[in-house]
Amino acid sequence: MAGNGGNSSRRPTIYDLAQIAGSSPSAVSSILNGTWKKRRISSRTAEKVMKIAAEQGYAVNLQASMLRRERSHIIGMIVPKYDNRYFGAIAEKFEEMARARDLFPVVTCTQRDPELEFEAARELVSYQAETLVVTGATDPDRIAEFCAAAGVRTINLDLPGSKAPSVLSDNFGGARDLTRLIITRTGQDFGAVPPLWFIGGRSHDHNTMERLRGFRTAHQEAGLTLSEDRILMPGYSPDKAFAALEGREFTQSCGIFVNSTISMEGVVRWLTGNVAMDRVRLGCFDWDPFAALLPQNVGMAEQDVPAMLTRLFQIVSSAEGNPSDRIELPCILRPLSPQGGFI
Amino acid sequence: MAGNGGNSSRRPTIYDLAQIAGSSPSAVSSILNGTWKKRRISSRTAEKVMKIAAEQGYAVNLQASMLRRERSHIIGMIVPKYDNRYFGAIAEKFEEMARARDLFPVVTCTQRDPELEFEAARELVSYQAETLVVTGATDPDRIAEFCAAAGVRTINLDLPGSKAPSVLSDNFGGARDLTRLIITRTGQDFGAVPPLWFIGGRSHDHNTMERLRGFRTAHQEAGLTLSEDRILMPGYSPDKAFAALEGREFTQSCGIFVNSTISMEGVVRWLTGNVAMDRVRLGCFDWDPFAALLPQNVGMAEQDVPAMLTRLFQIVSSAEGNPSDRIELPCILRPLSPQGGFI
DNA sequence: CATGCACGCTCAATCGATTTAGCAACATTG
DNA sequence: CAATGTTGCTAAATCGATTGAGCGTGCATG
Repeated sequence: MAGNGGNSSRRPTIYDLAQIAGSSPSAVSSILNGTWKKRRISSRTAEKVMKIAAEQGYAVNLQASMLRRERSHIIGMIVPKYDNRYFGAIAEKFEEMARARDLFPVVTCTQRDPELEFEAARELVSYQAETLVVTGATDPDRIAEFCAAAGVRTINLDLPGSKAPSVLSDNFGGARDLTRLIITRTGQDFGAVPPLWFIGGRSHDHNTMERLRGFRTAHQEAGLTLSEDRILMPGYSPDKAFAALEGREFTQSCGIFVNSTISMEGVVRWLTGNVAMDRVRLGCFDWDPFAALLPQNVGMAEQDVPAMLTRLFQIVSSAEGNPSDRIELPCILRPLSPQGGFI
Repeated sequence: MAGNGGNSSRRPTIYDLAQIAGSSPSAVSSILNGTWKKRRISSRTAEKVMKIAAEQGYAVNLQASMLRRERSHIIGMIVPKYDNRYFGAIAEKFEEMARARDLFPVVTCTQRDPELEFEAARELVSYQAETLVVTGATDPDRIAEFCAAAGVRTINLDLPGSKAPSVLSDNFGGARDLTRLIITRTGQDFGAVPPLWFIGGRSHDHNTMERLRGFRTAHQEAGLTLSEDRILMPGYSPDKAFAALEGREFTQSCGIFVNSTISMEGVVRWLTGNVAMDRVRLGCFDWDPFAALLPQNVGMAEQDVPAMLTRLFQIVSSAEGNPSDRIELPCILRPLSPQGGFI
């Protein structure tokens, strides 16, 4: 196996390799970074050095390399949580697309904590990230301002900001379509359609507001008055959604608009064993393959992660992108069959 | 707002700050990295410099800092996928615990691709990661060998290797307990208990083998003969599980051991609308809150992520850890009620 | 008044890779 | 044979932060 041939235990540098090869550090450097042909190094030397590098288990010191090159190729992303399929898909697709573009993705999870979001952004800037993608941040503008001062581009994803271009879903349209579906299906299954419940999210959160707007619009279209006390926005966590519902009497059949799969967890925990269980129809913003199988679930609005990231990387590559740009991409509505299957 | 006061658009360095403050780069450096008291810099100077740094939007260049310090504080992790709650929880908890220890976590997702796993490891080594956590890798030993040659510690997580300490679940015990549960519940609900099905995973994968061993043991204990043609190990993806099941006749009531929530997706897709739907009981290795609500699901074996990571960071901190160490932590068996609720 | 020492700093080397400028040896051309 | 070009390399500066060594001033002590 590879190993440093009996000498020190430190990682070999180009100076070590140069000494072994009887050549110069600059030659070794160019051989190992692929510029050796341009620098007219003979292939005989190149092969010798590459063989020695492999033997010694050489790996370039990117700290030194980047310091000198003044180009890091790092693209950072902050993500709130990995506890749902949406952000998981975003992180995974982001890494894949970044790599395909010869960028080094560094994703970090900030637990929906504004301070941690900012600290993580600062860390990525110190890391010389060239671009920072700010996903679902509480205060994207604060980060954008800091990054702008440091000369780092930022792009907002999922939640918009005013100081950097934003790529997000058409939350209004998605919620409107989903609400229409819940209304239709509640009507089909129960005859009457009482105003729906809206559960999850935060009242000052842009996406929640947009979804609520879609929710209202669909009610208006259907000629339904919605009752404000059925709008519960206690935050996103399962516990908060559960707590918001607990103790409430669901005497009638009803429909529920669940704002995020995370809140959905709390809603279904509440539903479980509840007497009202089969008098409920619900729809959920965001997609989860298992949540799709719940018999009460009439549909889910899936955010189009590949489209969002394609658009995001267009901005990254084009080196333009105006702070006022707000790109909204349609959601994919997934109606579900009453048997818990897909339609 | 912060911004470079009209001068160049490049990020300010300690040299720029020193010039503005009328002091030296070394003073600025020590002021900004907190060693200034030790170096007897007056607080008057310190305050002045810190004010200027804030005004200029200064952020340290970690590339330069790390190069000089020869300490990166980076702890890397490679993770196969973010498409399930288990790896999501691992990544999230890992980042949280690393930060709490003043380490800089860099997590990267390798899509279950052996080449990408190795390339990502190489990249993290070049990044001067001090420790690399190799999660669920196809060939952890290859990575461990490479890292050992480069002087980087590795620790295997979830899947064991022989060249670095490993922290994983007691897959045998967890699968045995889960199988027992499926057998019991299948018996209760259907009277007879035909040999169970085992679906998902790869036959050469350590964890699949261990889980199969637990599956066999529980059969033996119960005096059941298991039929080898009911053991399907087509890989982990939903599509593969689905394809393995498609076209099979499930004429009898039966129980299914599903090896991972990812395979579970394929299994439930197959189940959906299948005539055999209510003659099936299943249990799943790994936890998912929505999968727990499927009425056919009698229980899930949740891997104890906090315990695994606590143990992992003990190894990280203790600076010891033998390549032959294999730490197996018990799973948490979560029996589920027939109504789809938790027991 | 010389000595010692605390204070508040600065100098310069250093980390490892990159890159511009340039040198020596040899070949080719007029 | 001189001028020119080509080949194959090396020297040295550089990126930005860190840090051991050291310098000058002021004050106190013997």
